Amino acid sequence: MTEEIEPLLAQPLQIAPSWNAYQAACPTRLMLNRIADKWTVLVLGLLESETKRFSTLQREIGGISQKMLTQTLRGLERDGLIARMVYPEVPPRVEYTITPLGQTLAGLLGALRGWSEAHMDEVLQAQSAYDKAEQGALKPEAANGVRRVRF
Amino acid sequence: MTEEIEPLLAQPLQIAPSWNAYQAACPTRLMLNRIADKWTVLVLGLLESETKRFSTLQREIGGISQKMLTQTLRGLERDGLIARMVYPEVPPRVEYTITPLGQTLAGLLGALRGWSEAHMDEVLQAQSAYDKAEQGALKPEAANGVRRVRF
DNA sequence: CCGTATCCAATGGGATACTG
DNA sequence: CAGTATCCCATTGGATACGG
Repeated sequence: MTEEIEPLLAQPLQIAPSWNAYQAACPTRLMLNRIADKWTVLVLGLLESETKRFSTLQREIGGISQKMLTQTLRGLERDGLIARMVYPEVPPRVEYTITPLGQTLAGLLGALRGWSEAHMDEVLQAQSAYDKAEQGALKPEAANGVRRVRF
Repeated sequence: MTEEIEPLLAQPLQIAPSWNAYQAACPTRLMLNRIADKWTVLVLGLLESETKRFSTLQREIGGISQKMLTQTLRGLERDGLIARMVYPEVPPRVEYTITPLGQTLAGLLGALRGWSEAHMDEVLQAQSAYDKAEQGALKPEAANGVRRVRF
């Protein structure tokens, strides 16, 4: 748990080594680091419409392990984006609900989903074009001037 | 010399095994997996306002390695979100520009930045509240009820 | 049913050295 | 200046087994 951080105490308030203040203080970076894992956005999206229990989430997502679902839910709960309710029954029942704060974020992520669906074909097309150009680059023919300028 | 081929960016959207069709076909998942790394969003944000060259980006970001900046720029270029221009000068000059497609995405990410800045304090507050409750759970004092039952 | 604990493979990403 | 090529470690996340 408590590692050796003694040597760091001698230093004058450096947040992260070799990082400037801009990044460390940037809330966007912090939030992105929280959202940008494999399952968080998906779970939040599923809870946006209605309250669900653990097993339901696991079934609807499909392919997530118990460990990761628990971990993801804990993270969202810690950030105040969802709420966890335990009903002392037998067998136990646990429900997860999105909070008002979580709703506002889910709305934004919905917009991102809309963008993805609207522009996915363009991205895929750009990818195949890029890969095709890479293939051609292996054959040094007209490698002059400004290469691969594409809009 | 290169024993193992580097399939890094050259792969055409591979689908992970043991995933159901819902996830694999979901464009949002695909885009999130592309955006959700350590530097992509930051780089796109810096290029939103103006064209910049490699060294400028590295300096302004601060803390990113050459390898990761190159990798990030390649990924964005492959997706058609930025364009790369090489000017055959001595010393060589390379500039990166955001594309119209990239602009639309950058706008959304700007909204996400706005959310982060607006709600960061709420999230931090929720976190400390959660952590505080965790501490209390170590001392089992009745605390029975519907909420937060830790074992 | 809802977790927690442990092990382990895959990936991400930094440091460094070298090239055109 | 703008990369490429290696090495290597820290983190992520899946599989499995166990517990309230």
